[in-house]
Amino acid sequence: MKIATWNVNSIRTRRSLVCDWLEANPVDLLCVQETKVVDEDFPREPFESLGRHVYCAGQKSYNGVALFSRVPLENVEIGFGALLPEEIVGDLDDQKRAIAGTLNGVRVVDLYVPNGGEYDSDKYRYKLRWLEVLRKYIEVTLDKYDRLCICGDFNIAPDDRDIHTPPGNKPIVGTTPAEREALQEVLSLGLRDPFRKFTEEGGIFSWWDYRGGSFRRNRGWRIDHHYLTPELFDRTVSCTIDVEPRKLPKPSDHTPVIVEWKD
DNA sequence: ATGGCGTAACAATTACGA
Repeated sequence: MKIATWNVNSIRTRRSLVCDWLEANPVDLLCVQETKVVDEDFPREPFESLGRHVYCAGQKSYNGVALFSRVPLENVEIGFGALLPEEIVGDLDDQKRAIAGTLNGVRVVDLYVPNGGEYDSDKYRYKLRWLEVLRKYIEVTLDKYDRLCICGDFNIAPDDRDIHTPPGNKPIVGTTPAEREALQEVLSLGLRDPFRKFTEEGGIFSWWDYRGGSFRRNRGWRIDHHYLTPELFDRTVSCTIDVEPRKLPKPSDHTPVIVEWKD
């Protein structure tokens, strides 16, 4: 089983790039984020022509997540409200940041964690609240499913190896202790990072700013992750970042990350 | 301290990204 995650930064702009990648990299499931399109306008056809089943949850201009699967997914659910009561979810499902489905007995959750804006801003507090509700959502998910893979754009560098220049005294959103602890709270439910099963190296990234020649200089962040329950983690044979799409014309600022485990 | 670059909505400029 191969599952990829990729923040495409507009599925309409990146449609050919993503189709070409999917043809060359026939993963079982591709989870994308930042589709930036309402469901009625989602470009389903090019992906269906490649034999993919398309599931999407989008909104106008911002956010949006989608799944491209080789086999039909079971029990596709959108947002936290599918599992959590309204008094916990509040308005968090207004932004389309979570979609889940089951294939081959594995529950997969595709996430676009909020960016967080400036430190201590409303957006930063929204991110922390979202992560707190994510923990509850994953807790309930684990009650229902033994095998779980969550993946997506987490907008958090888990530790200082995962950012080109480690933060100094000034808080950098994506690296603050509160964000990292909130992520660890989710993972402490029983999830592990397969990327770190294969390398302890730093300086390996999945996102580079469009500005300032960041990609050329490898000034990036590793913010796109998979997290697996122990049995899947133990069966994992690789977790790789494919930098090639980032080199092509009109790229996304993120590049795909692929995990593979033995069936 | 600010902007760099790119996308969407909208029609020149603004919101957003991490």
